Amino acid sequence: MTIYDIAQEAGVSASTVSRVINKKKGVNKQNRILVEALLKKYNFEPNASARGLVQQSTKIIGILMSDIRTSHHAEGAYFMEQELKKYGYNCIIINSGFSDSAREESIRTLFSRRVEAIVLVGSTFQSENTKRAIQEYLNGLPVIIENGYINLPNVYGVLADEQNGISDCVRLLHTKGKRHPVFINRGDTPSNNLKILGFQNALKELSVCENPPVLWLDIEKEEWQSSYDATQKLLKDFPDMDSIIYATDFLAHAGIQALKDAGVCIPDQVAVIGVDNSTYARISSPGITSLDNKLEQLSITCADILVKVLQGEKVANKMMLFSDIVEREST
Amino acid sequence: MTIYDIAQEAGVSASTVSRVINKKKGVNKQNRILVEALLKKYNFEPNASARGLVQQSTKIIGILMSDIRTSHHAEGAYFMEQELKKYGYNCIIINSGFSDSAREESIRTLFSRRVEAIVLVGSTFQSENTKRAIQEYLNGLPVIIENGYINLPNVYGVLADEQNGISDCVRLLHTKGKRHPVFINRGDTPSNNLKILGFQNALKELSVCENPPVLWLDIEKEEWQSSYDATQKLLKDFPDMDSIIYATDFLAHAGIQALKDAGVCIPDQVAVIGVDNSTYARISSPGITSLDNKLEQLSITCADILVKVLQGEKVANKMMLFSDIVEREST
DNA sequence: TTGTAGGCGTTATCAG
DNA sequence: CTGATAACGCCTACAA
Repeated sequence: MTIYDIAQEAGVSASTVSRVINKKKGVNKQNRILVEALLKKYNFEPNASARGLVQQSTKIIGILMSDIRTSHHAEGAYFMEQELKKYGYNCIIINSGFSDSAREESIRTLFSRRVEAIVLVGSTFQSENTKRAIQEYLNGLPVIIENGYINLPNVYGVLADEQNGISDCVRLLHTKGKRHPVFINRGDTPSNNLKILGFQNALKELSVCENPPVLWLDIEKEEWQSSYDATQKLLKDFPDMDSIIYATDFLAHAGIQALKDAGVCIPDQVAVIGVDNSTYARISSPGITSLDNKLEQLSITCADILVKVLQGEKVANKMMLFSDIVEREST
Repeated sequence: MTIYDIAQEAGVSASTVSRVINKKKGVNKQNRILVEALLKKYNFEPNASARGLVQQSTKIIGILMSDIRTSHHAEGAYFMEQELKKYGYNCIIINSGFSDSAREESIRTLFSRRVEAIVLVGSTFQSENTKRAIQEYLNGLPVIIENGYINLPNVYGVLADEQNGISDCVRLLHTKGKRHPVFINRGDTPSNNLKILGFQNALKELSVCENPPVLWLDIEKEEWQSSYDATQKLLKDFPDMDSIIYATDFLAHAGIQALKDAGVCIPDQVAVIGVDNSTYARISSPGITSLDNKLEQLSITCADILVKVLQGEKVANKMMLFSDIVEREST
């Protein structure tokens, strides 16, 4: 079914049908009513590909992320999709994993779809390889990175200030008398590296410690269990320790369990802080004090920026949202 | 940049460029090499809309779900996307929520995109309204429902046998000497109703009880907390109770916490079973015995069926996967 | 107010 | 092996 079929049955030309569909004026009332009736009769929907071709605008946004099963990314995708839908955009979502080649291919795929912009979800896209791919394949197409930034004219970045956020966490622990915090990390990502920086800077600034201890979990091992094991090991290896900041709530959740199983009193003996302010922080017992990195706002801001850019407005390329601490029983 | 630009620079016609792009034979080696070089030089990607238009095939699949933030749905989307990508399909994902009108609109949107098939994720799409929308708007387009079924020639359904699965859970509890199970449910969905049926049937069959107690949580209230509260209330209202089956692991996770906080010994005093075999079951302490409803297989099967249908193969419209119980410490 | 004609970028058909 | 030419479905001048 095409506009020609409708036109024929209505006894008008295709242009008239097109005008009715697009609610343009300059159509006789009789004809308009007639055509509208047929449109409804057949539940006609114009072919978006054809329309995109002639209008040079697909109204599709590409969303690229490593893995949508990460609740973080799923939330990001959700808020973007909801926001963009309001403006008539639909989203093609691609899970690229972490390999550079897969990411490059995904970027090319999205370009071949002639998406009007691409959202990269996660700080791991803040990389030289991605930068190169954007330059080589995207030809100036708007790109926005959630929690990352690449210095190119067509790239926008919205970041959460996790570095200062983690520094605040250290200061919070300090006010509670904690002088021997440890940071447990998993994954060498720009975001995590900033967290570590915030951790170290705050401790130096407080003159608490010159070499703040950071523990890197083995990324090959199962996530929850490796955090659990590392936490228990830490209790033996570093008996002075009085607090732990985990790179994510999920890791902290495992840590809490390990501490409880070891008979450690939380937060009196060891305080715990996570990052993301996620469900895991909320449903843990005791509840986990968590650095809220403003995921929802981040996503919505990305979408809004995107819409503005697509509407031709001028927008700052780089933007930062302040994260804050949500205190629960673990501190 | 179009194939004409490439053609001009190569001194050949657009057809030749098209042939090279599509790796068709019948092109002089010299020309082929020349064109390939230019394609690479400009990182040319053919416009998928234009291609879709002439080939009458967009290579896009629509995925519709209520909310991708539900880990279930995110996983489903992930596996589908990964599987379909292998066959050159990309996915447009729409979060429709639960309202009929939003779902209807989403279905129309996907149709206007001329997706080649639609995946409906979740049993809530097994409804009269969805059926009507499919008939009215989709014009015979293949539809596949994950964990649901609608009796139409173009609709396929892959279901998890949660009903018998829950019956098995009841039997498992029975072998452990549990005679007074309660089912805690949240949400009046086809899937949940089958779980309840399985619960009741098994209890009648075991002649344990004529009116198996089912507790419905208030869907307006916050999910985790409402399950927590209901569980604690249950301990008072129904002191005989010796086991609880929750409609999902997430609810069970809250229940476990409530039981622990009430000083109840798990599983000796009260055994607990959840559904989904999700992360929540795994990270709970004690670990939650859970009915594995085969989400991953369900998703992959959906994708496979879809691919077969699109390739013109004949496939059974309705299919069921067997769920099984993953035992952990809570039973 | 209406219809005709041309074009969006690609592929397929058919002569040459 | 190659290149016109005509679609695909839609929109938009332009002409009537």
